[in-house]
Amino acid sequence: MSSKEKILSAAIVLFAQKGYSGLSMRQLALAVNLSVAAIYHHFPDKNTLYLEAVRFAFLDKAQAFDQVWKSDCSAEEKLARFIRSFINVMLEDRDFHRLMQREILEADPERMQLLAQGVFTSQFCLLMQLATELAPEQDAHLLATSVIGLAKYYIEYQPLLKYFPGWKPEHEMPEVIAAHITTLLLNSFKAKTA
Amino acid sequence: MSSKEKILSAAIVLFAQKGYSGLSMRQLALAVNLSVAAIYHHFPDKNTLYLEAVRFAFLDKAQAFDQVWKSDCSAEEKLARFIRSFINVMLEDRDFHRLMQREILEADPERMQLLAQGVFTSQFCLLMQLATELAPEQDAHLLATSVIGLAKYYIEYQPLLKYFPGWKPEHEMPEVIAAHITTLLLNSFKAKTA
DNA sequence: GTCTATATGGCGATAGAC
DNA sequence: GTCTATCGCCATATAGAC
Repeated sequence: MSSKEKILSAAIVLFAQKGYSGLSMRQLALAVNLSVAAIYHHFPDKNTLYLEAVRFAFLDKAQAFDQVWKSDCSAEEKLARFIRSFINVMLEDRDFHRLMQREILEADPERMQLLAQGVFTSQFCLLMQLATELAPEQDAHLLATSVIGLAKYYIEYQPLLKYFPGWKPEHEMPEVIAAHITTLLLNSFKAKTA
Repeated sequence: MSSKEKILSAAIVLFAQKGYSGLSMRQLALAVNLSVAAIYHHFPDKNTLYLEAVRFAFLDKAQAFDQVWKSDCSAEEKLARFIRSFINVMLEDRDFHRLMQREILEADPERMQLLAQGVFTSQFCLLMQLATELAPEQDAHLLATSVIGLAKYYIEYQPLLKYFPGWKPEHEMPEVIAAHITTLLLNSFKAKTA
């Protein structure tokens, strides 16, 4: 693993934890056992380093869903599998999830466009296609957004949800969350097409 | 309006925009036309100022929903009204919404507990009660979470969603979002109880 | 309560040796 | 490619006059 890759990997974790202005080049240098000057040999400035780290983190996240779309099963089953995969990916890689949250919070238009078009568009299209199959008379964009929104909220708000009344440990289990969301959506489609 | 209140109000907006470490005391002082030393007369340090600002922002947000719960109408209608109110509050007060996102991202256990118990618990309980009425055989906590998750995602991810294919301007209209979510949920309940 | 002035230290970034 | 040393600036926070 090259120094540049080591720096990027550490930067992803630390930027995710502390945010852009919360992480100093000195802290990053300490984490990768290099001097600050060595980092500046690989990256022209802190902002460029941050952008490269984000790009690096988002690059091959889409691949995790390929097997879902390629599988030969019913639309209902595909939805169930997509939701399971989505929750698993987000729960397994918390650093990625936090970095994404930070990017959304920043909401820089140029970076949003890059993120959408470069990384997630193909996944979103496939999900819209699936939504159209399951509920043809509804707005596919709204529906695809709902699927992701349902799944994401459980992950994003886990730290808060556990302090609400009625919380149970199983509410943090991926299978339980996925099953609940899938049932909710499929029930809704059933009623609509009936 | 006292100086202290002026500082807190400005701090909410600026912390929401730039984050804790992204906002300097100098910038805040400039924004409220005071010296840095004057701010330190009212607050012992930056961290305390931040915590007080967050508390100040969250204080009376719950009141916006009182009329929803007090209204004398069907459970279905109550759900529709809650979703409308929720989306409206979040869209109207973007600073509040961003500050909340930042707090969740931070995910400090102690502050999560304070946030949950001190501010949102009563709302969450009322929503769980409503969920139980609408779908008695389902987990109320999971269902209440789903309602908020659906609504929140549309707001939080608006900056990203507009760059996905299939997006239409109406997807940013509160009534359209609320109608879509309400229909989705009520359809799901219908199927379940059938 | 508010100011000016200042202490102290960490910040991003660079120079130049090896 | 990595280091030590350093520049200039801005950060949080404080002292003391008004």
